[in-house]
Amino acid sequence: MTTELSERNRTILEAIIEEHIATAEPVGSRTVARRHPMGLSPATIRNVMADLEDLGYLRSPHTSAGRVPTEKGYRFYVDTLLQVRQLTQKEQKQLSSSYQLRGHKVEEVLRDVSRSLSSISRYTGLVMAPRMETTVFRHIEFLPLSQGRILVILVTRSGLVQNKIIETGEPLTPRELEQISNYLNRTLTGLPIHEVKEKIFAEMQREKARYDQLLAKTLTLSRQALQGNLDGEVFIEGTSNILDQPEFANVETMRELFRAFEQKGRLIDLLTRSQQAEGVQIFIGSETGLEGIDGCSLITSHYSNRRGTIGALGVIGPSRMNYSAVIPIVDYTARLLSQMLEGDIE
Amino acid sequence: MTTELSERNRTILEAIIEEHIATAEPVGSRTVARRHPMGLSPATIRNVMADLEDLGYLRSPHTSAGRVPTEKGYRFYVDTLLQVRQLTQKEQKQLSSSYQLRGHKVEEVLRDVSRSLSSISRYTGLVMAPRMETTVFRHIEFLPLSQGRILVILVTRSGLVQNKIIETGEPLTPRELEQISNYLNRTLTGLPIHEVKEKIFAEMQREKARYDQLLAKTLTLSRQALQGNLDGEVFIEGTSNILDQPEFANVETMRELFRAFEQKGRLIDLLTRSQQAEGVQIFIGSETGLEGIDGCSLITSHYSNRRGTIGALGVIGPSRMNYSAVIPIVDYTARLLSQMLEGDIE
DNA sequence: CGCTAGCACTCTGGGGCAAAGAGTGCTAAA
DNA sequence: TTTAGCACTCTTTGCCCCAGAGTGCTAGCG
Repeated sequence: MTTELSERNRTILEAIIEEHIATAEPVGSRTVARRHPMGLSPATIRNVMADLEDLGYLRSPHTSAGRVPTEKGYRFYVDTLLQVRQLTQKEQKQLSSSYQLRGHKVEEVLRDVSRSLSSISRYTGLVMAPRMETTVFRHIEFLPLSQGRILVILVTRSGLVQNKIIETGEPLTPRELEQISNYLNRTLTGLPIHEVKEKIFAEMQREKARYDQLLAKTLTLSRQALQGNLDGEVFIEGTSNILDQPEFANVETMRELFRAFEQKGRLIDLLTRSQQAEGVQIFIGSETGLEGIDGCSLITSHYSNRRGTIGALGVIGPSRMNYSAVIPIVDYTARLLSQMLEGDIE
Repeated sequence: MTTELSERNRTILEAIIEEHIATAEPVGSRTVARRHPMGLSPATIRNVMADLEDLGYLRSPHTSAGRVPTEKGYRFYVDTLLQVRQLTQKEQKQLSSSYQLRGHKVEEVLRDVSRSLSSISRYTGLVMAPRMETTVFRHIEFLPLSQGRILVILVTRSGLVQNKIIETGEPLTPRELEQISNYLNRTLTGLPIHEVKEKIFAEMQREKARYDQLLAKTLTLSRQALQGNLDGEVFIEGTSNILDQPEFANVETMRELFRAFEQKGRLIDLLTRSQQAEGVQIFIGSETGLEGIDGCSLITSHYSNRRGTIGALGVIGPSRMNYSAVIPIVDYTARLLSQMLEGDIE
């Protein structure tokens, strides 16, 4: 792979990509020769550019328009050419001072993080809330409403509070509800939610449940409380930032993009996938697997508490984004959020 | 006011506005004469149009481009010309079947309502969650986290669950926390939140609080739990719908609009204001008081529970929107939501 | 006296066209 | 192997012109 491109060709490719990142315009041989003087004439650079185009790193929008990086070009740039800049102390401070857990709910903090990712990167910020499945049972509470409806409140160790309204066939007395929640809080606290689910399911199979009225009620109730969509939520902030990018100057592209943002499900999938891997991940163009966001890239990282990865965050921008600036921002923000959730909530 | 326009002139104004609503184009005298035959020649209609322009109901984008309604024009149309269509049984059914309280949390329902407002109207849906201040205390719960931090969960009668993380100077034992929440639940249940606040404040002034250690702790804790932003939240859905409207074909307008959507605070103000009045309200163009959404109108209504108004919802679209279709949608949706919250949760 | 037909006038939008600019690929020479 | 030169291509821009749409005004009609 490294043999595919000579040292010189790599330098030129890098120059072209960086020039394009800076200007958003197709870059021509003359410009490269002038801005990145390496003792080569435009003609030589043209030859190299032709080679790079044949190899699939560049393409020309039309005959006389200079070259633009392809996805493969960006991928190569990111993998082997890019030098990630470190954040200065000052920038770190600026980032860390934006967030505060105290006096807020976790969702608000996550939204703030997303907002700050967007405003610092000048692209669009993305934060996926911890998925219930991955966190640990902390507390459950049942509040009776009218007409046999019950409000369930489920709290996880990461400080997330979920609630939903469920319906029981037969009305339960406040006293029963209290007994039930006491029982559940006693036996379930500290278990990961997925184990909680298993446990309840297993319990329902056991013979005892058939004869113990209250136990039976408890189990149906908690099953209802846990089933269904306790999914992660995505906080997308700063969507309008991305509209300043020249590639979204035409209305059609813009519309596509916003439609894509409205389908949060796909984003959740992607972010969940990105959680698997360590550290910062970069998805370029079609690698995101998202429709309608051609020409966009996504930089993600995951955040975690003591027990492991619980969520993911990132920045979405044009493929022509300033990777070397955004990568450390995403990286540092993820660490910061991990730290905050780890120290304070568990 | 009614004397300002003759019967005929009103008919013509109505024709022009309806034509413009349908086509999004400036409308000329010939078109009016053809599409709304009333035995008048284009020339006559031209005279009338010139009058209407002088009076400020119409304006021409340029000399040879037909007329377009002004804000005053729309206002007059909405106030005196508009015939609001009733929803058919079928449409009502379609609307009411979209929502379901069971198995969801209130926030999700509100988001669904917003989404459905947008998808049925084909504009953008807006729902403001009940403001804490306006609802009634139902339950409070304190869960200790590490390092003297406490997660407070506050439930209101309307089924809203709020939570935040607060910090106590001195650590409190779980036992104390339990006592505290028991006390609060006993004494506060059924009081409107604003009365709760007053009550706590009054209590703090009383002499007793100085000597009763636990009471003092209780009061500081609950004050912290209640203070600050328990504001309404706005759910904006279907923003991309509005992009299909031809008036947003140029990128600059679009960008403005999205920036406006991101400043939810202004929208909250407006929706809160609209809560004061009865029934459906219409804000045309600058009447919204929002910047950056020139050429947009807002149709709102409020929803309530047994005790009174608790929130507002609406649709935002171009001033050229189909008022007669959207008004009943907003109206019916508000009733529906009121009904849902009233019957089921209180 | 109100309505209308006719007409001159105005403004926009689109098509066509040419020139300018940018950039390429190729060839031949250093 | 590099480079200078050159012919070629394609887009962009400006310009002009014309068609189309619509207006305002005037004069005549019922």
